[in-house]
Amino acid sequence: MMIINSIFSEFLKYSVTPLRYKQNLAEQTVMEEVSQYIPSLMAWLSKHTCVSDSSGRSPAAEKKFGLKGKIDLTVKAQLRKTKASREEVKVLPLELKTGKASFSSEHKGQVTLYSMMCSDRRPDPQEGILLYLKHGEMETVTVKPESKSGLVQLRNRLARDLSRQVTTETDENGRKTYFLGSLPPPINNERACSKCSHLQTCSIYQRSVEKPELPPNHAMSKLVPEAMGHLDGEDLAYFLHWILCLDVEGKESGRRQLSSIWCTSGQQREKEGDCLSNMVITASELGIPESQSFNDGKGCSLTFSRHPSYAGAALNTVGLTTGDMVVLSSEDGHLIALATGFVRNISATLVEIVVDRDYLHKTSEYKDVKFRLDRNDSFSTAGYLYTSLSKLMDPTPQGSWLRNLIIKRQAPEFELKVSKSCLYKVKSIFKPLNKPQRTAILKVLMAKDYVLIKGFPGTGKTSTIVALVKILQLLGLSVLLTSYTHSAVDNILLKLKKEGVHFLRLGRQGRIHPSILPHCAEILTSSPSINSVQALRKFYDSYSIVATSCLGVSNHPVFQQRSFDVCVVDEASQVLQPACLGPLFHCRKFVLVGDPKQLPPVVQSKEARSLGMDESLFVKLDNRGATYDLNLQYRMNRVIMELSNRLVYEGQLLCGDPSVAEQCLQIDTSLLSDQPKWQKAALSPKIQNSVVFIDTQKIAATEIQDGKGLKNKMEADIVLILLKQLMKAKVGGETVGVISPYRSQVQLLQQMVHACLPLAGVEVNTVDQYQGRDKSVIIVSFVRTETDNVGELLKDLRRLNVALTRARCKLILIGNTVALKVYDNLAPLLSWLQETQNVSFYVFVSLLGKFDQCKNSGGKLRLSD
DNA sequence: ACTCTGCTGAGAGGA
Repeated sequence: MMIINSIFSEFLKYSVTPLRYKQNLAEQTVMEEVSQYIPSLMAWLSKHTCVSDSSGRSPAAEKKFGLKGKIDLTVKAQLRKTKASREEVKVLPLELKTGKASFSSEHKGQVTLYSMMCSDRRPDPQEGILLYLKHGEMETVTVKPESKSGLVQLRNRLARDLSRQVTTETDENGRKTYFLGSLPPPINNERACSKCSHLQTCSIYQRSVEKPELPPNHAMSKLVPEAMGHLDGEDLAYFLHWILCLDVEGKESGRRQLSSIWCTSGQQREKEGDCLSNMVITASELGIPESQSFNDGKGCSLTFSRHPSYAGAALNTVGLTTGDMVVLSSEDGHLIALATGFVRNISATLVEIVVDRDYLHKTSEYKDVKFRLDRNDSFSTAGYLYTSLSKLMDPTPQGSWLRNLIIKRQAPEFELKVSKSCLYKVKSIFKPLNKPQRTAILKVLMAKDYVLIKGFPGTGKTSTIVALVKILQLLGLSVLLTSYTHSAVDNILLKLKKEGVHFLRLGRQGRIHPSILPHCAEILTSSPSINSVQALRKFYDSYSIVATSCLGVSNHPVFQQRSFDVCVVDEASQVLQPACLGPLFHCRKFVLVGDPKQLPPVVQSKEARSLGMDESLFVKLDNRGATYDLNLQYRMNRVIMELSNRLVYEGQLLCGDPSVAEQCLQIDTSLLSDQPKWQKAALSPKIQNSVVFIDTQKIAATEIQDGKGLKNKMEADIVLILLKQLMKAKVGGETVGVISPYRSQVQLLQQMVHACLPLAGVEVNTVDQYQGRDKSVIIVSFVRTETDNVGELLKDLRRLNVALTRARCKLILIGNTVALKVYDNLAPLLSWLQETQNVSFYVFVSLLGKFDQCKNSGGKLRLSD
């Protein structure tokens, strides 16, 4: 059965309903196409096989030659070379082809590679079988040593060329300039190249980077100008700029490769937090729903524990967490990349992963095998980003519309007014909105191209999007709702759900909020009533609102078939420009929502940042007459708001409501007896004391390098004293947040809070994680005390802005003013706080001389006045 | 000089 199943799964690639939908195939065509292969297949089976269930296991990757691929089928074959020679039995790779028998060198080469892969786990078969199912032709491909070395050499050459994509030149001042590297000269084959899907990109690259010297009459001399005739110099410059950014980021951030699995031991990789070593399988289970997005089978999960002989760290402290992608291999290096999957559950002693291969369910074969689970980061979104850039260059109306708006920065157009009947329809949704929110929505209705909605902190971005989506739906317009993160998408959807709006959510189930799962496409389409292309199309078309992540747009079949009236991108100022393009290919106008004064897209390498890679599409399109500010905020009281108005918003931020402006910390100070003065000041409920800075410059609160991170124990102690006081004075723990720019400090604080105030509900997190959220009370621990070796992190005004705009009533800042003055952004803030301390809200608390007292009390911190 | 979310992929064929 295994053999037959494997063979039929080959056909399944064509018969899976979503795929047919994606390729817009009629049901019958597919069935006819599939059924024509069945007779020759059955004939072949009866002639050559006695059906027995061999394991059917085929390697996914190979160690000796560094190959990776999936073999259709391995068969145990009895071979009789000549009449004289004895029968030989060996396991061979079998490659199925549904087309006409060509026995082309490509096909033979593929079998050669598979045979090489087999040789890593079994005796080298040195041959393989090609089976063409159209007429049932079969041929044994004999693998010659020279074709092996030929293929490996070819691969190595290509790998070398691709690894030199970026070249650098360093000038006398040590400044680096990056250049795109060139590839080997193009082949001269008009027939192949004219139909190649990469012709356009290849042409741009040849024209702008490689500039090969071609002989006269070379196919490319004609094809290149044809392929890029619709592009001008500006288009090319944009394209090349972003390709360079992506290349530099890839090079400098040092992407981890799969090869590290066979170059580094499991225990070594575990130290780096990227691997669980010495694992054994303890259980397996079939029928795992989460596997659906990548598995045609029933979905298999495997549970591992440590091998009894190995006393490693608790599994959930190593660094792998739920949802991480992993590769499964054996410790001895015999089974490389046996399967890939993701972590479903992880505890101190057990880890459960969902794998892409159902046959691993039969775990008896592996009972003596020690496994390792490596984080699978080798895959990156880069491929998708390159594709989006190339799509932007396409000679399509959509491509040229987007190029005009984005690259040429053509002014977006608007209708002059919104019709009366339209206004009447949306009246009730408009009612609870404030003026800037209404203006922004009206502009979206009038826009022909795009609108940017700049949502300052606490100004009701989500409510505005919710209202906008409802209005668009009411007007009969379809909406593609996206954001960079799944959590931001679900944030909006949770509100829409509450209002009874009908929508469809696409994306991996593991990433989707539990209460949104019932709206998830995979779950809804699994209903037995959706069993044909028509039913599936009807299902997808019945939703006017479709929501997913920006990158989730890339591969879903819906987007090959559908276009939307309006696309909304939330968090748009945090989305990499090429990633933001994805959803825009599928809409007639778009709305970007964000705030460029808050955090920019994550770019790992400083080099790529210096090229401008962190410029979001939001920033690129800002100031083109289509930006509308939401400036009425409902979060911070006037004192806290004033701080970020000084720092970044230049007075534009206004309180949306007088009660917001005057809100103060609700604290029962009568419960706090003989408090030192600095604590009294820090926790004062008076509005003029809403922002407090606790300066640690006079006490020994020094930053500590902790592996890759930074932490500051003394600052953490001060945070904890304040938290305890707050809890004592009946301030709800869930209304209090602690923020630090540094992960290590966050971890330290989390441990301490967990130990001392386990049930209080105080949330400790990084600045980055707190974006988009707020708490009544926020305590910020700045950590840094050194004045040299200043870090990148605090240099970013946007990160500081986020830290300062999370608090509603009380913002307590803890840091060393001498060290923090080194930062250009912080210096004016600090001096302003110091200057105005008498007139407004800066409370300067000196802890001079208190450190000795701490030491005397046996290491226990006891800060008194 | 430390901040972090995305994405399964490999191969299906047609001259």
